[in-house]
Amino acid sequence: MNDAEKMLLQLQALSHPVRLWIVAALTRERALYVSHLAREAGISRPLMKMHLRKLENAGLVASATGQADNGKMANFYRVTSFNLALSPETIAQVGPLPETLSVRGDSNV
Amino acid sequence: MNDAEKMLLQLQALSHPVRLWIVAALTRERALYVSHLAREAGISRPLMKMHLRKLENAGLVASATGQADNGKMANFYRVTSFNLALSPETIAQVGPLPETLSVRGDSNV
DNA sequence: TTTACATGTAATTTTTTTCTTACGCAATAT
DNA sequence: ATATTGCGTAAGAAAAAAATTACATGTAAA
Repeated sequence: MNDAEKMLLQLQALSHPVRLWIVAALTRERALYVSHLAREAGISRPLMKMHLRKLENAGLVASATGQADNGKMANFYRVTSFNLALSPETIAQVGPLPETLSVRGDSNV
Repeated sequence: MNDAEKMLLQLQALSHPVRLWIVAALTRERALYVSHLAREAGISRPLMKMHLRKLENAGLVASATGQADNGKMANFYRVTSFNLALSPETIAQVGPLPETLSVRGDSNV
C-alpha cells in the first residue's frame, strides 16, 4: 500500500462522527472495550465493532484482549499515536492514487 | 457551525480519491476550470462539479469565473490554504459532535 | 449558420456505507 | 440453574454517496 492509499484509508476512517467520537474517547480514557464504547455512544455493539474495525484497518486504533472491571474478558481498544498533516502541499506530495486515472472516453457533457 | 462539524466536513471532503486528486492538481496548477478537470480526471462534468462542490462546501477550494484559453468563460477553481492537523489530541480537543450522543436504548446485543 | 465548447441543473440509477436484527458461544455472579 | 455480560458473525434493510444520463443555455470560432 502506497502513501496515497494509506492517507485515503485514514481519511475515510476519520470521516464519520461516531469514529471521531471514538478517537476522542480513547484519547481521554487510554483504553476501553467494545461493549462499553457502544453503550457510551448509544449505538449497537455490532455497529461499534464495525466502526472500530474501520479505524483499526487504517492503523488509527489497536486492540488487545484484557479483563474488564467485572471480571469478564473484553476486547480493549486504544488509540495509536498517529499524526496526519493535511494541507495542499502534503496532499500534492503523496502522488497519484492507482487506478484513479482510469481510461474513460469523454462524452457530450 | 462548530469546530467539530467543520473538521468532519473537511474530512468527508477529502475522503475520496478523486477529490484528493483534485486538490493535488489545483495545488500544482494554480487554477483550473471544471470541464478541464473533468477531462483530466476522466470523469463526467456533472460528477466533477459535485466533487468540487463538496470541496468548496468544506472551504478547501474556491471558485471564480474567468476566461479559459479558448476565450470562453469558464468556472475556475483554486485551492485554499488550509491546514488540518489530525492527531488523537487535535481530535479530542474539538469536542463532541451535536446530536452524536443521541438517546438510544440498549438491546440484547 | 453550424460546430465546438463552456455553462447549469434535474432525475434516475448504481454502488457503497451504515445500521439493525438475530443467532450462537463463554464466563462470571446470584 | 439462571441471569448478566462479554464475545463473534452473518443476513438483510435503510440510508447516503457516487455516478450516469439527459436536458437546456450562451458564446466564440470556422
